[in-house]
Amino acid sequence: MAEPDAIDRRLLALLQADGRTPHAELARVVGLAVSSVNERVRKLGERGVITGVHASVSPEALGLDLLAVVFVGWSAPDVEKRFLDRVAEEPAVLECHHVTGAWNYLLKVRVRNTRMLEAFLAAVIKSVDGIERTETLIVLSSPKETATLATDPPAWAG
Amino acid sequence: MAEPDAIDRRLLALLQADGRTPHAELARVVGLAVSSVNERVRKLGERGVITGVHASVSPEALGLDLLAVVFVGWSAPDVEKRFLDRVAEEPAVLECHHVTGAWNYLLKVRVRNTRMLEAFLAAVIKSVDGIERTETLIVLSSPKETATLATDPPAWAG
DNA sequence: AATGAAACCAGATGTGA
DNA sequence: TCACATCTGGTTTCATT
Repeated sequence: MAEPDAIDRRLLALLQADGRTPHAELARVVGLAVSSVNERVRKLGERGVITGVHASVSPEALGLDLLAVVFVGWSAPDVEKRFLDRVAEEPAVLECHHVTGAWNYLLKVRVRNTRMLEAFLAAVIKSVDGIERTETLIVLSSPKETATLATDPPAWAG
Repeated sequence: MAEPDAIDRRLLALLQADGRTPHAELARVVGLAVSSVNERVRKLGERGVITGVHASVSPEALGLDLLAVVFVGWSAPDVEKRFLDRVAEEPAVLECHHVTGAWNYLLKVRVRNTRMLEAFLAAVIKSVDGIERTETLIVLSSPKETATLATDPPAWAG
């Protein structure tokens, strides 16, 4: 799969910023005809470069005021599958990353409050047999939280 | 700001899954007229419940194959502003969270490879005067990575 | 708040160049 | 890739309830 060219990258930047930008506007910015933009955007979708278009929702508007990072650890190798199956189906878990270091996995969890976080740890994490230890960090504030990827290499890149 | 009612929450779930779902389809699912759906969606945007619609891009398609979690720590209180100003403008930093525990901040960083991660730590993090220590975790895999919020409380919620 | 109809506008498609 | 025309279908508005 060839990497997107310069024009594709600009289209991706624009569509990451606003997924409903009209093709006419895209065409104006990148300096192509609307039909060309249409074909490029279609191909970016077909090739899986654009994986979807999603509405972003304010967590606070849904009462989800608490963000937490939960590290999870175990020793027995058979724990992993049960753990992953459980977190996959759990909407409160936004992210689950297998990480290097002292812990097995890192979870990003969004809930209403500390009471619900306590319930989450008891009902979801501790309910998985074999989990031996967890460590929970509370997020006090998030100065930056985006999924927008850099479409061009930074100045400091080798 | 009143929390969204049951119909709004279903609209939010649908639009989080696919931000371009036609209003006719939304209307069919929730059992309202298209014009009613249109007004609800418009108000959800006006009230800031829906903060935007964004295309999701595959990191691998852009060659961003390495995800890392970087903890950052310092002692002097004047470091924070410089640090936040620097990471705010840095596209490689997807998330920046103020966290409880032994560290000041947690960063989620996406780069091409370990060489670029090394450059990031040198050019971005260490370039901020006063930063005393960092710890970097490499993400080996991400079984789950979504921004889709739960629109209904889980069964285990108190 | 919800509705149906009408008006408007954007996306998709096909042609020839 | 483009310009153009066209078709289709979604979005938005409005008068009404």
